[in-house]
Amino acid sequence: MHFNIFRMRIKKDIISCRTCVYRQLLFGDLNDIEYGLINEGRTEMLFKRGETIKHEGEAIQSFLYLRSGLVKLYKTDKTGKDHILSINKPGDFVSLLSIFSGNTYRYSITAIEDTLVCDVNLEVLKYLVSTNGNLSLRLLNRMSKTSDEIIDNQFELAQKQVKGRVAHLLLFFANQIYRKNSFNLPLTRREIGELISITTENTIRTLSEFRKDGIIDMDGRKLMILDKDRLDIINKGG
Amino acid sequence: MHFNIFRMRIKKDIISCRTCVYRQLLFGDLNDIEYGLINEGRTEMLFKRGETIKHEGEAIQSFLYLRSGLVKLYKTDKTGKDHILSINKPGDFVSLLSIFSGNTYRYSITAIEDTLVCDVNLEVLKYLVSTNGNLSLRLLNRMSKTSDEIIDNQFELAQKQVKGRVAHLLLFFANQIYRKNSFNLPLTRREIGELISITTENTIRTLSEFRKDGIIDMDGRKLMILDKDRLDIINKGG
DNA sequence: TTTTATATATGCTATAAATCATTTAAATTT
DNA sequence: AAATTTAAATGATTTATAGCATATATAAAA
Repeated sequence: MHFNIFRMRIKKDIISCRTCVYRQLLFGDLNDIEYGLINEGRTEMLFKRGETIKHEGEAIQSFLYLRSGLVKLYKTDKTGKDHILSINKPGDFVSLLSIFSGNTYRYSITAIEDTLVCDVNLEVLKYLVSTNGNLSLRLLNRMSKTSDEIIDNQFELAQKQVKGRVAHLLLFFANQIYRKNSFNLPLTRREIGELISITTENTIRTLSEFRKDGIIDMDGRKLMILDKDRLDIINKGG
Repeated sequence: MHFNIFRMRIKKDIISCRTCVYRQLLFGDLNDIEYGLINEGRTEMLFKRGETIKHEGEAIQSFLYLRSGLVKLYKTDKTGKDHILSINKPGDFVSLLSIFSGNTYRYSITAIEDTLVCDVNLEVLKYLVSTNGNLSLRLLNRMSKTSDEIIDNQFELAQKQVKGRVAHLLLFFANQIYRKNSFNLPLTRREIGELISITTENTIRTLSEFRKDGIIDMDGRKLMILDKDRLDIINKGG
């Protein structure tokens, strides 16, 4: 559970949608009027690592997308334990799975690295969807892929046991997120466990074992993959 | 794994979209031209229990919705084991999670009861989405809810152990699917395991235990819930 | 700086659930 | 109707992993 204090800083209109690198990726081709609508009332918010951007159950008033940083989407169960659904990276539409089905968030969103979020009026998006067919298809595609990723991940994890899951997690960060073999783990050992459904102890134990076996090297959060081939084999269940 | 022979019978235009009970539910208000497009080239297909409607990886050429019956959506892993993602019932848009993200099915679909499926041209749907804003919002809403259901279900299961999962499954059929306490289980013990991620043996053992404890009564596939309160408690982890 | 809390690290133990083995029953197929 | 396959049922055994205990290190707060 996270009871972080909001210390976001609002940076209004530092970059217009017109010059945003994610513009095309997110919305495709929009006309000037449409961009104007998006830009209007738009805010940019900076969150420090550990700060919660949205709490599960909170009313949805805007749609969010990540400009930089990294966040986790997670749900908290009755016993207070968090279950991480996915890690979202720049360009991701972090509220996409919630905004069209209800009026509250179905998961919490917390920054796991310093994160810059764009916050745009939701009614504007809904208006644009209802008048722009290409945007609709684009969003249906994005939502479908977002959902696929979560489902596929669950499917993958269900077939692996502890070592395979940890290997999978390390390869995910190396290949999907950082695109290099050396990086700072953005998650604590506990959070890794919450993401791959194992205990904190087993996460720690397995990482230690990987180090002893010369597969990785670690120094606190700093992690380096030394033998990616073996990690691949372990990931595939070897 | 399922290698069933296709023995579907095609019943063309027995019911028009105009009189279909799911029309409004699925598409909202469409005009005559739009209904005409949907009806054109539409086929209805009947599948017997056990027959596979679509195989994972198969090209998507149409969109499907369930008129009657029950199906399972599932993925097969490298070892040949099936993992059931969800059970779909009449009114469900069984291909929704696949049609907007790629051109092949991301899961297989098999009838677990005799099932009537409507098969409609996909290009027509995409055309309607791109020209009808209400329909777009409606589909975004449906897709979001479909995805939520699968994700929430995984979240629920992750917190339960064997007995809780079996209880959860029985309550799902009683409350969500059949809306009565006595029904024929549409899944084998093995399939139940594939849906709630436990072994066949544990499914059988747990059902036997529930019977011994007077919580349920069974005769093969026929199942009757005798003590729903206890089942609720077990489901909640008691 | 000192205190407090949180994260990392390992060993030991308990246990839930998978695996293996075997039997009976019910469907399919020939 | 006989043969074969698949499903259901239980007992015994193994194993992976959770749970518990405790120590150290690191980070946050007083």
